[in-house]
Amino acid sequence: MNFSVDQTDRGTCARLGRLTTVHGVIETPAFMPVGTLGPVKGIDPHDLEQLGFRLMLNNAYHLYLRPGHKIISDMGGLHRFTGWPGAILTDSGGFQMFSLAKLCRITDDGVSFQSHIDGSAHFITPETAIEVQEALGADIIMAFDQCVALPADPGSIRDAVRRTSLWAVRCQASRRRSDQALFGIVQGGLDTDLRAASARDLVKLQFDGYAVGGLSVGEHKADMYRMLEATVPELPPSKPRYLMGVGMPENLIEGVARGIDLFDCVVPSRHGRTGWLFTTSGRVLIKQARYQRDESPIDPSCGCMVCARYSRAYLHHLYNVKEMLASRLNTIHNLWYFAEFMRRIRLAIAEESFAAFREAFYRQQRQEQGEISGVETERGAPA
RNA sequence: GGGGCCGUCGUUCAGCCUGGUUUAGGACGCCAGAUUGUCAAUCUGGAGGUCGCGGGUUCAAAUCCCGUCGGCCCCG
Repeated sequence: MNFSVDQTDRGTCARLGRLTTVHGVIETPAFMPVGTLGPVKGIDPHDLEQLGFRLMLNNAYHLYLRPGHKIISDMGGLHRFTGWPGAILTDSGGFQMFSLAKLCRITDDGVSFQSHIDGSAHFITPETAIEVQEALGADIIMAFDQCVALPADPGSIRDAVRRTSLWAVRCQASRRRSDQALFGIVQGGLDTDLRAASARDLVKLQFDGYAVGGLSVGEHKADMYRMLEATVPELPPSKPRYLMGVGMPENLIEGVARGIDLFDCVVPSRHGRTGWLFTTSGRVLIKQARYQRDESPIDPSCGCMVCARYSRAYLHHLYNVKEMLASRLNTIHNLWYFAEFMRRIRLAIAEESFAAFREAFYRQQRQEQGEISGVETERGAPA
């Protein structure tokens, strides 16, 4: 993997970059769709390519449990196994240990836990996390980190940072493959000093890229942004920066403004499956009865194949009868929205109009809120 | 003419036999909320019915009895 920064915004830390892998070139800032178990739920690799994505995320924890990394390795690795020709990043499983696994016990040596599927006992160390990810064969793999649930007391955050640094050393030391990039993960809760310290620890280890972890776990967005401001300046400008698990469009803009190059989030796919559709003029909850006879597309200004072909009325019907096509079409639309959103961010940076793009986004958002409160006023007003 | 079945939130059903643990419950629909390195095509909450109508029995009736209206079926 190779990364280059082509242009930097004047007013903010936003930057335009290029991530080159053997499975394609990714223009950054970029958004990665999440395919936990292989596919992005509801769609196939061909759809993903058509939508313009060149990099997606798979999850090592889930694939380790099912079907098992050895099977995937024997089947030629993730790319061949899943039929996805683009680049892949695997998450190490640190987050899943903390969010999913039962009876999780963490020591400096590693994590012992019970599978969320069958209760079977497992023990994962930084070394095995790397071994699993090398077997899976993604283009980019992630260090094994400890993610702490927030709010947390200072002691446990400090401990998680210490352990994450310790494990980062072991991850680097246990690598066998040189054709994969390895990213370190910054922790530190909502403590700016710990964030900076965590970042400095990792930078010494010269990772191929750096991720900001432990965020988007329920904290206020202002805290998230504050943590980015404390972290990013500590990271080398020449390496890609990845904000894990984020997020909503607003989070993407603010992340980019603070120097983030990569994002991943389940929001476009999961929300698609549950009927929340993103549009340039706010969200459309397609299950609402108001769309029963709505002949217009989800978003008249959208260029996706769903908006070109289907009405809100039809999508409302598909959703309500639980037709599986509903998930597919809604996911395709939402992913298009995110892909387009990132294209516009990149274009804005290239044209040195990122600040204007950001302002326009918030103006639009205020307008939506104004419309909503306007309706409420109308309803509440005496006749 | 004779006999039988059924009428319960928008829809569809349960409860009725053995009256009180029912402020009448479920499912679907409706409305709202949640969802950020995906156990999730998911989860949570809310509104909505004086149980066709009238009378009777009883301390107490969706529930038992009589009448009546509406729908359906069978036999002549």
